[in-house]
Amino acid sequence: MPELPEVETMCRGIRSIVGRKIVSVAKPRCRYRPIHIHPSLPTIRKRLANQRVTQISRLGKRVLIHAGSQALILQPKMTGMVTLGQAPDPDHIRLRVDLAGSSSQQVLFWDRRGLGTVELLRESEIHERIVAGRLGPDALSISYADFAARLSATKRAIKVALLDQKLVAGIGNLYASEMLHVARIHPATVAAKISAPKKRRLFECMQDILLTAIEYEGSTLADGTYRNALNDPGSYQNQHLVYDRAKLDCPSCAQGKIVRIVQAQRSTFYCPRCQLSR
DNA sequence: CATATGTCCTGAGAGC
DNA sequence: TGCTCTCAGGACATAT
Repeated sequence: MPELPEVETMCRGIRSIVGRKIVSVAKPRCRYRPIHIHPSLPTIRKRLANQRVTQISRLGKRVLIHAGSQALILQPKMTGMVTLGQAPDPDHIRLRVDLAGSSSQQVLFWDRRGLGTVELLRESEIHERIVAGRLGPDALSISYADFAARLSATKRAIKVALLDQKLVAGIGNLYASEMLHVARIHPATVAAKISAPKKRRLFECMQDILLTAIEYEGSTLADGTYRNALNDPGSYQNQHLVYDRAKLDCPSCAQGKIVRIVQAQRSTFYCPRCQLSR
């Protein structure tokens, strides 16, 4: 499940296309239900043809390919990934961006489950259509004061709050469990009731874990879905302390067993011994 | 307004 | 072995 570290890795992996000219955009025919693409592919093709890629950026868990005062916005959601011509299989390639040049290259949007989306927006539309009312500050650039204030303003369980992209953008189910474990906060703690020192600890763990996960090029889970731009797996999964480790010994205290609970229909993993209820 | 729930999708793995 | 069923969860639409 691509979260901030995985999406950041995708961005870094395709950043070498900056300066290249887009020749065409195509949707390979496949037997699966088409993913959501807006506007229509012919329109996207028309608007991007012969435009030069000026920048690659990340907005929360989206990859943005900027070209000609527009951005092609790829949202991987559950099983999507953005690569340089590589894919686990040819069957789930949902979009192909062909680039000009001596070493012609392609950016592929591969998505097994097809929950991902593709959108082409003018730069002036991005804020209104993507950010406003939906995306909070990025988890890697939010200030501690803002982070603390936002946690204080919600009565939800901290684990559920961390998944809310308008509270802070970029955290998903996996890293939420990991950062709460390292910060030694019980996932069911009401966000507003977390003490200031613990909030500070969580803030630091959030940055630390996300940055470290980026260094490891993200987490590739058992289904092997997420890969970097060259189709190689990440390696942060080897650093997971609690995620998907139910019933195993806690690596932090070596005494408790990791427990799986469900919060807001999502799995949460934690160590009851390390992460005491308040 | 804040928060909760249903929905989309495919394939891995469980269970029989 | 082969079938059916459940589950995984990001983010939006809709409901409370």
